[in-house]
Amino acid sequence: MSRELIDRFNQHVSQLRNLRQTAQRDLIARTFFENTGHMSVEELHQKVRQKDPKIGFATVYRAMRLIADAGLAIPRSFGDGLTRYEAAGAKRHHDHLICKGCGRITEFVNDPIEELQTQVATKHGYKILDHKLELYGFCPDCQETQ
Amino acid sequence: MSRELIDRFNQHVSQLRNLRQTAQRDLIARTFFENTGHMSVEELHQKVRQKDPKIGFATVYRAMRLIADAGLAIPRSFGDGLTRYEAAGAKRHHDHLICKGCGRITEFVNDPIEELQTQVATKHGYKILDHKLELYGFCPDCQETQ
DNA sequence: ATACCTGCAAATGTTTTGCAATGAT
DNA sequence: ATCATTGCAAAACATTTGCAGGTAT
Repeated sequence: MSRELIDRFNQHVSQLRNLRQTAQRDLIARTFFENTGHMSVEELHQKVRQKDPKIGFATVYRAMRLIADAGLAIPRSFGDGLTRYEAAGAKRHHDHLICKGCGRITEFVNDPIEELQTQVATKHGYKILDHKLELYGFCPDCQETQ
Repeated sequence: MSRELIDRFNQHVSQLRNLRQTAQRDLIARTFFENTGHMSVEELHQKVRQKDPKIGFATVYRAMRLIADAGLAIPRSFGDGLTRYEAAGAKRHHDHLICKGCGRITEFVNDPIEELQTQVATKHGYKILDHKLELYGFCPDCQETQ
């Protein structure tokens, strides 16, 4: 599964004449897709550095923008000031439950909600490109300690 | 309507022994509640400066945090890097349609969606505190020019 | 040789904080 | 007098950009 996305990224890069496939980009993409999503750039940078300590964060930022431009990752910002990227493309659309206690992020899919969203947009004459639904609260584990 | 929120804010401030009501806070709260929501701190700062040019942005940031702590404003971040505040309290919960063309923000309320969200959270064992639903697309006006 | 990439450092943009001066109680 | 508040500047924070050196074509 992660292999497919890495291949798609490499394919995307090689199709553009002014882009090159490099060891750094490959490593970053590989690390990103091999880990389950919602990684901040800093987290990804640290993971990447375990394999190649010389890679700077600017390179990670640039690579993630490339991957996002290729449509293979989606930038998201949950409450904290960080941008987190989420793998896209293979997985279908989903929304998020975010725990305010431990920060755990759970994904869910709910078709009736999607359907109602489309209805709302149509009613207001909007043409929807994208949407974002986030539920904030306490997960089962954190409810005990609260 | 905005009067009620200003009063509630003043009441909140006066109840805490270590907080004082000041002309700056009053002006900032007044300006914020008198304008329709979704203002960034910088926008608010500019509006406030029209009435009192000496007010610095740190004061506006601090005042908005106070107002938010009082539960009378909610910080939101739509795609751009800015935090926007939205008046809360008097108005009931609502969600947002955001135009990617002109940036216009339309509010809407949809009870069935709220209901489904609660169901999803319950199914995952989460206790929901808050949620955020944003639909991004083109508003009627911007569809013509696209 | 050309042109893209990298890594570093510096710049950017937003938000926070330290501090001396001010103002209220 | 005390103590919160202000405004300014500096700091902190995530992210972007400029640039010299390196590397692939």
